[in-house]
Amino acid sequence: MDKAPPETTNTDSRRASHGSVTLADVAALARVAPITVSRALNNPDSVSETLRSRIRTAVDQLGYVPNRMAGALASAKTKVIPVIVPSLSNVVFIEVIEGVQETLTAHGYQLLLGTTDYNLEREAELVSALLGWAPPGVMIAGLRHLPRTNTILKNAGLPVVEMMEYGARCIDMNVGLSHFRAGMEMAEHLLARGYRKIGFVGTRLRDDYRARQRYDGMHRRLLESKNACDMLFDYPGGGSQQLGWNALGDILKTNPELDALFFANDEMAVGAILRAQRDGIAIPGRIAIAGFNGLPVSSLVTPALTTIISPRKLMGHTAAEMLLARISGGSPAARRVNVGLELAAREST
Amino acid sequence: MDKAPPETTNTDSRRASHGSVTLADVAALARVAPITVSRALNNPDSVSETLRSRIRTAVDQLGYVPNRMAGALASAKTKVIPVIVPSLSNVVFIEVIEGVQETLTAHGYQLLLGTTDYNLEREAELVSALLGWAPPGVMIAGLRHLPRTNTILKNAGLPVVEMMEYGARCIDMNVGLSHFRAGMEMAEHLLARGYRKIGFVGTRLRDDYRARQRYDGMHRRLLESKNACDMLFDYPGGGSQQLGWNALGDILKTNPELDALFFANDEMAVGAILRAQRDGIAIPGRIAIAGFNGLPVSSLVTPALTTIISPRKLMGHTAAEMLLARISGGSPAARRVNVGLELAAREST
DNA sequence: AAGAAAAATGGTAGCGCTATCAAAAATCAT
DNA sequence: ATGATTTTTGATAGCGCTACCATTTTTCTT
Repeated sequence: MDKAPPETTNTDSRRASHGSVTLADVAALARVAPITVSRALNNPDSVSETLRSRIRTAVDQLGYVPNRMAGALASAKTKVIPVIVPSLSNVVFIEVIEGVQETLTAHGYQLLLGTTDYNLEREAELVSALLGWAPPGVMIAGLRHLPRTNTILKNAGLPVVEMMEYGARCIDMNVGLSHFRAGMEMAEHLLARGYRKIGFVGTRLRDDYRARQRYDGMHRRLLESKNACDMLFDYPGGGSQQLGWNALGDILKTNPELDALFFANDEMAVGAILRAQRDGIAIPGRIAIAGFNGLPVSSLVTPALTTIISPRKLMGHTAAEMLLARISGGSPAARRVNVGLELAAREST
Repeated sequence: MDKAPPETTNTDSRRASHGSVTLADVAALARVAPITVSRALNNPDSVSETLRSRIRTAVDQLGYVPNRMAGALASAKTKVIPVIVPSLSNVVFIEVIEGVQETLTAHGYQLLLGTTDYNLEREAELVSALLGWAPPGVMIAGLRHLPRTNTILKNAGLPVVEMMEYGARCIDMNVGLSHFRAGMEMAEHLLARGYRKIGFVGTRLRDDYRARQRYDGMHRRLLESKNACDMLFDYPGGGSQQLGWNALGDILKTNPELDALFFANDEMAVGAILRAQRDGIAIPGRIAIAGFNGLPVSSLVTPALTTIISPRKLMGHTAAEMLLARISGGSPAARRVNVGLELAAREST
């Protein structure tokens, strides 16, 4: 005989508890202690076959779904990992998230998504709010945050991976590539092909400082070369194909002396190429065009776009793996990973 | 003098509790009862200005971050909403998610992301797992699920919005458009422009049944017209530009009699157009091309792509608003919303 | 076969927060 | 002023689960 505690479980009408089946109900039906059900679910090997199957039956029969909140509260462990990115409009973040998601899912983790819209204040709030879920780790885009954000994350004492860019100083772990270097390499390439007056076209460069770093890299390299110069174009709004399309027209009109344009991303660069096609502007004859990211479309346009290929999905996978390694107590192969980049020299330059 | 309960809070070393500051700590510092801190945080108006500011000071001083899990468990309320989509590789889902995210964030909700990879089994598991977070509602792509999934969701007694497609039977609420109708309209358009032998090009059509519905719609319309016929091409893999690029070449070779191709999405259609451009295939002279979705790029390629514009972000916004309306106890303006579609007849047909 | 070691099960006590009701303080009416 | 009403604050008791330790049962030694 099991002495059912009188006023327990759902008998109490004070709280709605959305009428759900609890672990105690399963336990009662299977005639075992609640803790045994808990074990059967979380650590099946520690329960005898007999009880395990009796419990499984009860679970199925009642349609029991464990309350993660209660479990997490009691064990101080969650399997939900916040992933914070600036925006979803940029394919690049999507692909990184995809990589992260694939790896996390494979290990039974869930992804809690936050977007900052490139706003560091909002980022800080988001980090703080998401820490309220007592996650086992945090994944966040970028190395630049408010001091407050850094403090919060450091104090939380959690594994943290900063993604997208590779740099010397990180909160905990870092996976990315050097955008400065990407800019230098592109400059190198353009110089080698004989271009001397190069425009860099970006959007919201104050917020999108990684694009700005690419410009800085290009600028630095061009400085080393005599008779080369650059020009910076910073448009408002998102870096869309439409924007590249418009920018090409404007820039050719206002700055006809330029012989090459390095766009902050492939979307814009492709937009420019499509515009050139439509208007019969010769590329690279009249002006050369280069992009960044290595989106699939870059090799399909005519002329094929010269770009820098970034291993975005790999970045997501690597970042997630590093985080999981740390969560499970081990230490990742490396605390900082430079995933590198590859310049694809094609027809547009 | 407040009588600090002897062995409470963090003094107990049995559990790690990741050394975090709790509400009780804040209460002690502010010399009020814990419940008052809770109120000051969740319902500031119900606490006097004096205590409120004293509590705020204590919160800041300690860097207190409320444990959402504990709060959710106690109140049986969360502000996290699962959003389940087939994949992140498809821009369409991204834009819907973006819309959802914007609306949810504005109302203080968080987005818990799940992807099914078009696998209904996985979808069922995901739904079940995510319900463990006791969410106030669920957002899910599509109207077709396993019976099991439907049962679980109905029994959960939560507001549920099914997105992407519009149809007669939904679990609870539905926002989308009629894909069958989209197919009919495109067929109508192609017939009007004189095309008679039309190929439909899709990928994984068994899984992507919405694309299949577009084909069905087209097929139905073509049946009504004598001397018109269609042909279905179903490729494996994702519906990328590369795939459209390849498909155009193959199909022109194997089925030279076709005079128009309706691609399952703009990505593929754009890929085909880019291929045609590269190879000097006349569009629509040799073959007409149409797409679906109305991605921005569709109007930038040459020739501009005829497509059907779907209001993706609007869908996300609407869906989220309907859900929130239901969560806050009200009822949405409508239980089912057809967001409609718009055929953009352009140069490629 | 008797005792020791290992495995399986259970009892108890929280995890950190909030719903409920009760008490205290402030405001109002007459 | 005095009682009635409203507002503010607090004590208590869980939400559903798991950590910890204790107990029982099984398996292993020699």
